[in-house]
Amino acid sequence: MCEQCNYKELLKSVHLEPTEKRLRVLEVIGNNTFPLSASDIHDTLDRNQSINRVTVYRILDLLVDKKIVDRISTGGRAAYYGLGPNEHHQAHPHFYCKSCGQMDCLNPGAMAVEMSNFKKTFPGRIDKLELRLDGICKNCLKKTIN
Amino acid sequence: MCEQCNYKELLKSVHLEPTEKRLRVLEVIGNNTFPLSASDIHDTLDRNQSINRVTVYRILDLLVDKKIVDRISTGGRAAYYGLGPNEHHQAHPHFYCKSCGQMDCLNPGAMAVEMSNFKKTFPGRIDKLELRLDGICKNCLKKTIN
DNA sequence: TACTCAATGCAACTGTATTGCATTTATCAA
DNA sequence: TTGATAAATGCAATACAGTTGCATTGAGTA
Repeated sequence: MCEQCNYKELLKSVHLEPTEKRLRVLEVIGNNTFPLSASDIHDTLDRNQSINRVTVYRILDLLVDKKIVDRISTGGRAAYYGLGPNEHHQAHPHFYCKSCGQMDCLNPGAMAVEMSNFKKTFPGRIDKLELRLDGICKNCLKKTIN
Repeated sequence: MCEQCNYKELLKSVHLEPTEKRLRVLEVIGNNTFPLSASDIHDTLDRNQSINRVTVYRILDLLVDKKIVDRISTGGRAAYYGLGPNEHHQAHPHFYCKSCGQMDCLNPGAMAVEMSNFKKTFPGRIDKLELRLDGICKNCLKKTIN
């Protein structure tokens, strides 16, 4: 997703020690072109070298908190995780296939969201905009799994 | 939220028998100006007349499936439920306050989402667009709960 | 060395939702 | 009206995603 990103620097930039496990979690997320679930991430890491489930959740919370990583809702219970917007890539909408459970990133220009004017008059504080399209991806459509 | 809606007719229009419990669930949802969580709905109903938690979930699934009711994600685990778009009101974005957990409906015109052109070229099938703003509502800002 | 603190692991727990199966209620033909 | 059938509902158990409390480890340092 972001080959230009130096994960070590990324962690340092938000005042997080670039510990081995944090780096490994961030690498798994960053080396994918689409967001992953927490258990995807845990499974990937655990296959190579043991890491606790709770540690994965704690690191994810930390990274989301520091806005290095974005938590994307599926509309269901599990959240997906992808690299957050940074100098190398913009915020973008997501497509979630209800059939195969794949979460995909869409082109940031795929849809225009008029926010700036709205933000000015909104009485509360807006921290995040989450935009997700739900449907059936082209592979699942082919298989007519519906 | 939709005083003009006749819930009995709404159920019939999607070929669902307007049973007493379905009507009661739909009334609780429809009589609110903002989406409610499943347990909010269950609590409200249970206060008056006993209804099982599982029944509430099953009715909600049914109503969401038939597109009478919209399931709105909080970004967390619990979903919120509001009347779906119909002849009396349009689809609209939501604002979720991370501090007090209140989910609010925003004006449909509050933000423009350019979908029509995008839909034409998208290789999969788009069923739903979910747009949610996360932040702190003006009441919580006042209390500086942050 | 002894102390401190952050990172991690493990077990138990929580909240939200789902499943399986039994029971009740509604519908309808005989 | 009765009996058969199907739909709706309830209850207990379970699943899943995530969280909490507390013990352990390991690095830095007084």
